[in-house]
Amino acid sequence: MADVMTVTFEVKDFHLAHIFDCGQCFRWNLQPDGSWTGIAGGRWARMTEQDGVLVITGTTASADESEEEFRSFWYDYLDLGRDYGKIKRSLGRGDAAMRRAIKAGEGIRILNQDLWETMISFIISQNNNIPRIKGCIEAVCRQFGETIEVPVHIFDTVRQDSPQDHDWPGFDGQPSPFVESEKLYTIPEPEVLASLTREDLDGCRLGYRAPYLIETAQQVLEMGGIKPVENHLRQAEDPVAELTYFAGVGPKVASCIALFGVGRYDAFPIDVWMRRAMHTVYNIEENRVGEMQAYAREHFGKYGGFAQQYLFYYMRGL
DNA sequence: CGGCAGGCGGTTA
DNA sequence: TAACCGCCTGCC
Repeated sequence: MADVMTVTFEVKDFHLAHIFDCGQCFRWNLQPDGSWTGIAGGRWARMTEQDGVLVITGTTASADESEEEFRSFWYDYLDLGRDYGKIKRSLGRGDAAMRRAIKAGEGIRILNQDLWETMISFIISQNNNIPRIKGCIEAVCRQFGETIEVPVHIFDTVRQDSPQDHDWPGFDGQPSPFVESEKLYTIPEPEVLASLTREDLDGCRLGYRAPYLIETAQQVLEMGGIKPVENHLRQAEDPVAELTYFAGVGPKVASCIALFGVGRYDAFPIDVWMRRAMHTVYNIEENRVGEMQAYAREHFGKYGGFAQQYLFYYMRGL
């Protein structure tokens, strides 16, 4: 069983709700006590932030993981080494609307997520809504992922802060795993998904996305696994174009994967929300996606992904 | 009931 | 290359 560790960070330009509720990730949930819980990199964690101090309590990825490795993982995942003040000043210069968007989502950070997780997450996300995306992903993990054994006492902090009969947020109608169980589930490896049939995934309610998931897993294996794919994408000139090779991955999903899973911060995913935002804010016709991409390239450049996050969060609040 | 939700793949003009 | 359609599912 994994160890439990607690680390703290001093943070600025950082707000957990903006980070976990801006559509970039699907496995983090707000708990009634105000903390956020979720899983990343095979580690379960609970986060709280107050007055610029972030506290993370979580399980280690393995029994022999050092505190330094544990700390380093979350530092990287939360992108704590980046100066977001600089990005905001750059994006906001000469753009009053962008400054309003930045104010709305001032604490956003772009998470450095696992490539494979972003691939299957955003394939599932197509033509879908966030609660159902979350439910689908949890169902896939529960059925086909690895189990993480979490010491039960880790849950007590949250329990004692809140009424027992509270309506805990769960996945897909299921009770929240951290009050019901000490078992949590990781994203299944490509090898596992590649061997499934569409029928195997019936219980996950993926609909027509199920075969996409299986075929993409098979394509990853054909390329030698996720590591070679990642190495290739990280040095690719146009990773978005390369990603559309995979089943169920079009321009929008590919942009999300490039941005959140490959660290391509110039990627500018355009979905229906972004089309509305670009119309409302920059008066570009909603069906002119190419024009929007060009605008983003010209005006946001290497910070396109950050601009997209601020605009998206801003638009959802309107 | 139709419409829609953070699209994609395939066909058509 | 742009426009259109069908698609699983769940919710309004």
